[in-house]
Amino acid sequence: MHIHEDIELCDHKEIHTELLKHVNDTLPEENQLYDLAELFKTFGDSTRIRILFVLFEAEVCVCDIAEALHMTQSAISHQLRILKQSKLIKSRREGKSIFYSLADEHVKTIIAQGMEHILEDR
Amino acid sequence: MHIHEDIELCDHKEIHTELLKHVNDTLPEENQLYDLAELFKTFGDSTRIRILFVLFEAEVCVCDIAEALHMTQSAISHQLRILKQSKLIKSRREGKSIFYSLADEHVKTIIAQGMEHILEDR
DNA sequence: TAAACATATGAGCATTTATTCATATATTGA
DNA sequence: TCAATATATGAATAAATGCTCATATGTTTA
Repeated sequence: MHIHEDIELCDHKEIHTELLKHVNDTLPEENQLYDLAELFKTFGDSTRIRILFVLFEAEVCVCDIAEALHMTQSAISHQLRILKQSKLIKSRREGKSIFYSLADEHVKTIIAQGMEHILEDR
Repeated sequence: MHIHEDIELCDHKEIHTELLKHVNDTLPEENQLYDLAELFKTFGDSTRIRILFVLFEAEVCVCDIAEALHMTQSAISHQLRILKQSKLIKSRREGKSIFYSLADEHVKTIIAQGMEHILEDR
């Protein structure tokens, strides 16, 4: 986190005062902006993206994800924790295993939109 | 970037072989997953989110963004570079100023979905 | 052409982050 | 209750990231 200090301005102050006021009015609250950035941060790692793609197919346990992605149980477990904190996935215990699945439909929508964007040119 | 090594498996191998095969077939290519994560990484910073919200309102120059967000021109410029690399924004020179605007509608859709998600509970 | 202005960029630094390793917790079955 | 299995977690480390500062590039105007 960084602290924003007051800063030099550019020349056309009078001209854009209106706009700046408007921006100030429409900008979401600080903690909403923060939460939004945190949410996208969660999508911003290819391991977590891969985990989500696995969960698109089925509800699976940790060791299956680890196997599917050729990664250690520990690494996957750490990432599942982050995905769960962002409420992108949920879990359910069944005996010794814990099964993970997608929390809601936003996950798919967001990833689908992202996919569209990166595929747009080419 | 990290290298994924082969890993211990869990017990029910035979049971989930089918699933693992399916996941393997449906997982996007490595570089698509990478690009997707990179895209979301771009959204995953509150300064860049703020910049995008400013651009939702109007096409503006660098110094206006800096002023609106109370940050230095340099900090904003560095972030604009990242947003542009991800093709979320585009720029246009007009005299000494460079005006930035949103590149396409995906930006709004993605942020709107993210907003819905974080506002879902509470 | 020189000075002023707007923006971009490279180096440096502090912070965050993803993985590994070791180990803790929880559940089942003998 | 003890061993085996599945998962979670804390500490450590290497890599990535966002900002600042100094300065470079590009444009306009005197």
